Amino acid sequence: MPKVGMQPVRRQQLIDATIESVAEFGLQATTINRISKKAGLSSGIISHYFAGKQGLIEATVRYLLSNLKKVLIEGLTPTTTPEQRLMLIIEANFSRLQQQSETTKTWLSFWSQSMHDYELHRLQIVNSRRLFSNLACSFKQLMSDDDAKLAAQLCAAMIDGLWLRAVLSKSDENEFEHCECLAKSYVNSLIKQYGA
Amino acid sequence: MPKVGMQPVRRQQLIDATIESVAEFGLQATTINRISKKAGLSSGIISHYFAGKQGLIEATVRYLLSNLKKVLIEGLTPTTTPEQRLMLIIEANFSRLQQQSETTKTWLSFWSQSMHDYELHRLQIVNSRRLFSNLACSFKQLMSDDDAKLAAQLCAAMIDGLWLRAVLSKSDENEFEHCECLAKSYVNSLIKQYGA
Amino acid sequence: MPKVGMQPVRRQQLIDATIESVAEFGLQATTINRISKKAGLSSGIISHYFAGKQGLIEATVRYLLSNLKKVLIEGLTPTTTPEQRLMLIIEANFSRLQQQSETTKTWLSFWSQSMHDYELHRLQIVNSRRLFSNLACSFKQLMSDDDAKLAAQLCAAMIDGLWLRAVLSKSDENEFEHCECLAKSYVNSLIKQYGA
Amino acid sequence: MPKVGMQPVRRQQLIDATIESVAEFGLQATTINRISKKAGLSSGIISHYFAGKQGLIEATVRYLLSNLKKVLIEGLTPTTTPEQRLMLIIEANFSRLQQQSETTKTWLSFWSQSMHDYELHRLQIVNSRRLFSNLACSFKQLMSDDDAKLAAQLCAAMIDGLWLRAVLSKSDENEFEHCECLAKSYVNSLIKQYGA
DNA sequence: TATGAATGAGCCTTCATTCAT
DNA sequence: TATGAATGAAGGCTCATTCAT
Repeated sequence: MPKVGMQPVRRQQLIDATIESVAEFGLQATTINRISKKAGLSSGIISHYFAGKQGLIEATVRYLLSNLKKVLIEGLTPTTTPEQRLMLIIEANFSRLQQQSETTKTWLSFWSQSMHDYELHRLQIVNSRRLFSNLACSFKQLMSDDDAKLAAQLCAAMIDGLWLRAVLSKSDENEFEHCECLAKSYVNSLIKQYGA
Repeated sequence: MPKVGMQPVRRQQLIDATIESVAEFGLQATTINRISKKAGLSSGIISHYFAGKQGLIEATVRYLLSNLKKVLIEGLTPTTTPEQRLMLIIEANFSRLQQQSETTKTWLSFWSQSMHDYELHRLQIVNSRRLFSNLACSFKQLMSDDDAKLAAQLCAAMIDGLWLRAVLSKSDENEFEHCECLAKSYVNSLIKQYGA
Repeated sequence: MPKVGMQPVRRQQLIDATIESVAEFGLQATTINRISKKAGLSSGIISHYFAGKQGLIEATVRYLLSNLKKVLIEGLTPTTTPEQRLMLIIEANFSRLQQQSETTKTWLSFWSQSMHDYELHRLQIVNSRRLFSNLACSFKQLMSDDDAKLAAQLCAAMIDGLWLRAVLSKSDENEFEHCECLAKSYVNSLIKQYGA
Repeated sequence: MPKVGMQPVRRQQLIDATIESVAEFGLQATTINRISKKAGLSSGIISHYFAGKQGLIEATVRYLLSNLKKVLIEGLTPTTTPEQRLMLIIEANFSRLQQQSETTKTWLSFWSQSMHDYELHRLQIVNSRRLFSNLACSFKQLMSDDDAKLAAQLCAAMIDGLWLRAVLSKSDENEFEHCECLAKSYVNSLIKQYGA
């Protein structure tokens, strides 16, 4: 049913279908046929809107990144303390699951592929740097700059590590909640250790 | 020229070529043609020795796992203290790079694929449990059982997280050494925090 | 904004765009998207005015043929001698380049395709016969009927051959002028040879 | 039925099938499926032996060119006079039909495509130059160098023109024989005109 | 009159697997 | 034991056509 102004709708349909497919089958087994079938559209439409599979993959990663950013920003209020902000960052990174349970698996697929794909690698670096700078920014209000940088590094690693284990263990939501808890208490121990 | 007793030689040739190819091109772009060319053998030989590509992939993961175990065991002496053992575990996990610089990238490819591949997932769980139990075993000699379990969990996550960041940043060896250092000091802080 | 009387304008826009595209990319790589983009119109318009790509191709060939005829007719005056008329025919066949430098390449594409396309073949035959009859008509005023037929046949072949070599050599305009010159002197030698 | 040393056999099978298909359907409609079906082989074999469709097309043109050369060389004897050699050249160019009746149509398809394909254009230039130099070489033994060059140019054009008309008219063998005759008598008239 | 969203068949290519030698 | 010729399914992409607006 050809209509005007369908572009944003179709793009989102296809991005959602891509996330689902990558979560279900992996990036390798995600074909444009599977994606278009999931989206209830024809295969040709992907090239029409994204100039090929690669374009759709990249758009999907960008969407996930922007989503992560949005979750974080929406949580901020004028009265957020540095401690609250740190907790918010952790929640944003772990709550990806709650919003859309497929998303988590999808991230790892993209990260893995980023080692052999220039554009994905660039996006992954952006994500990595943003997490670090968000953490460091908050820690700096609680400790010296050098300590804050170290704490941010360790905290980022701990978040990734816990998140990775949660993903790979294919565990239920409880495991994610447990990991989120561990991450939060690690932040507190960092503040206690280095905090003035 | 048919020879006898070539089996172990050929198998190792092919496993080495697989590690190289996955590191260079990723799991997705690793074809049996590339592997066999790298190994200087024909493509047919893979089915001959591993009953297909999947068998070779699994054998490669098993080889990497056994290698990790071996590095750990070789480092142990009758007089190794729990602290030394913990440092050894960390070194084993980070020194994968030094042994064979391609190996690191390869791990992530396999982990990512393990979400959609039963056998790889099983192997990944084995690896994950072994790291946890190795860590917990050592921590238990330094603190209460419950604390040791928690410390092992946190430590395993920190190792994975630091290692993941080092891999994804495509950085040089220095980054790996730096991460190894951070992991070691984290172990020490855990011992200080929970240690009797 | 629907307008009336746009039909001839749009048709010519599309035919011009087709000539350009076939010259630039070849008939094989000429898609309706390329044509419509060159014409600054939508792709749907082609089916609207020509009932499909094939219709546009045929209309383009007919346009080129009619153009060739027009050039010839326009050159004729009541006092044109047979010799002048022969020169005019040659000029018409070679001057296609001057009018529109893309046209030449386009002809060969269509001729080649005419071997596998009934309608194009029909049009090509018409063109071929017309050249022959134009030449024969003029030669007959200068020699016996039989000699005139032979001269027309040879002359037509010479024109095509020279023109083909000029096209395929991708040469500049000088080559075309040189070939036109050779063709004219061949006509003169035919008149000298067979002329009463 | 896998065997060793099949390469030359398979390559020729595929080249023959390509000639047939291009003659029957045109270059545009010649797909690797059609070719492989004609050859009684699978579609994958084309990439195996020619690294893709383009490689097969180019190999086919090279084969046709080398064939043309061979026909010419085989006709030469130590006692061949310049006049005989000129006749031989014409026969070689027109007898392509007799050897393999599809070949003629195929040539025009390739020539047409050569305007938009670097490698095909290169091969076409080689062919064109060879015909000219063969003709010029023979004419030089019968007239001055400058006249010989001009004669060769005119003769080459006449051969192409007559051949083109024969092809495009889709005529039977008689037409080809008639054209061959006209070409030969044109050579004689050139010799008479310029010959010492 | 004119658009461009949407389709889906068909293209070339890749690749794991098989198997005669 | 080892080869590599051969297969054919499946992949991504192109493109003429259709049609609601």
